[in-house]
Amino acid sequence: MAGPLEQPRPRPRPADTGARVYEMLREKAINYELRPGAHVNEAALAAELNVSRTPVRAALSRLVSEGLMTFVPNKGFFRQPLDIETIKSLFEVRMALEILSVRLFAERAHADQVDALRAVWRTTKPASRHAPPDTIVEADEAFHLALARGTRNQELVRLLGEMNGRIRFVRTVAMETPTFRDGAFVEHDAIIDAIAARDMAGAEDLMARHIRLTLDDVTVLVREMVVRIYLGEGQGA
Amino acid sequence: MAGPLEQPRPRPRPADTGARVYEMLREKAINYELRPGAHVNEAALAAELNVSRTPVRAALSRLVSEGLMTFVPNKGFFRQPLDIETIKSLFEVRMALEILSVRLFAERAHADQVDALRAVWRTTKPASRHAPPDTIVEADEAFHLALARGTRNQELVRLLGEMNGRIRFVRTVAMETPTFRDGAFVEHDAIIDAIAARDMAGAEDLMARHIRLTLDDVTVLVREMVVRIYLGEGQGA
DNA sequence: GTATCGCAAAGTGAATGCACTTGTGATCCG
DNA sequence: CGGATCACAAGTGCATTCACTTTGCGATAC
Repeated sequence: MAGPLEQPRPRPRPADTGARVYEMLREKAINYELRPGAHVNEAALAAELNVSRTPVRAALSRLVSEGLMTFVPNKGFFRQPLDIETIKSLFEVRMALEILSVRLFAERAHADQVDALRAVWRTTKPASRHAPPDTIVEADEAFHLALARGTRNQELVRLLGEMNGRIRFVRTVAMETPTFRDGAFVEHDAIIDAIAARDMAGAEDLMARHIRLTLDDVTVLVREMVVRIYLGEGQGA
Repeated sequence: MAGPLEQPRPRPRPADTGARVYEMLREKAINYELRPGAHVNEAALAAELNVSRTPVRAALSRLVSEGLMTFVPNKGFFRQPLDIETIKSLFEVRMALEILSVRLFAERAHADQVDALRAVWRTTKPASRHAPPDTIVEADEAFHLALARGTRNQELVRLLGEMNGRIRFVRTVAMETPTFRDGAFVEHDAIIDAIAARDMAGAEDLMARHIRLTLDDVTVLVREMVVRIYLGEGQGA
């Protein structure tokens, strides 16, 4: 008989759906699992994540505000296209903010906070210079965020956090080449030393060079990114 | 017969609901019609705007990403509290970005673009120094945004645009006092002149002073804001 | 053979419905 | 009389539903 064999099923208590969906989509966007310029199908994503379109739309909206996605009325959401000028713009803005970051940190942090910063870098930096790029980027981001947190300027932390997501791929590609990798290892220490010496101008200058290094190579790096994105993730060419 | 006197009513074609709701809520947030720290009732807002909760939630989410609202799971949305440290943080970040803005503009803009900038300021600036503060703030924002657009750095435009919303009230209050009002009239011209002369350092310095003027008085200005917000908008005390 | 119209499928936009969570006040017990 | 417990109301969280828009394709007319 066609009785209610399937009970109404009280729903297995997702508990957090919204946040989880956001995290997953953010990951997909950051590592370009959603390809630049590509239209995202809300229903398909919802099915894949086993939720309805509602939280998916909410998450995508947030990602639009963070610059990871774009939105066109009656068309839907698209992964933000990969554009060299945009990446350059991001690095220019980031450079200004990171310079502000070192200056405020050097002005405001107590000696023990400088030690704490040094500790962050010492403990998160990979043991070997041959560690996988992901690990190095993670440590790199952690250092810059710790610095920002030390300024006690929440907006700075927030904006730099957002930018990290948008340029993570660039940094990852950069960290594959020895120049950048070795540079990061040395430069962070130099910046910390300048801060400890309360050498504001020196610290700012070091930070500017540190970031300009990547900015100057954005064109090359983005080209390499395109290859990675469209040739599959882990494959060596 | 109890015929369908009330037809299903095919719904009068709102056409744009989403964008409209977002604009209205942004206004309400910016001018503190939604009071700092206050919880917003989604259903009540939806009823007031004659829409369902869905677009209201979407708009509120966007405003969270822009820093105008906060969100607490299972509690809902709140207007971002009015906090002096936060406003100071915003001004610090904004100063760094505006300085970047003048430098890039001075580096990149052609002579006719400098003329265009001067034209923007000349045409939007109020005829009288006794114009209502709203008008002056509008012209002020237009000048700074025109400057940012001239850098051809879209991220800069985007971030400064967001910040304008979050600090508009501070500027409005500031523009009530002659010091700030007269300052803005003079300083913009000075900045344009420095840019025209390709005097990067001078332009940056002028911009820094221009913004520091407000930053230095944030504490007083925010106290005055609180009075305005809780004492009703247009009422003179 | 080509252009245009129209229809149907796909997909977005918003409304509604319902479950769950949180806060609050009344009741009951100590 | 004070404090813990429970029941109810208010409000959020997400799923579902339906309307509308866009788009691709095929038929028809020229």
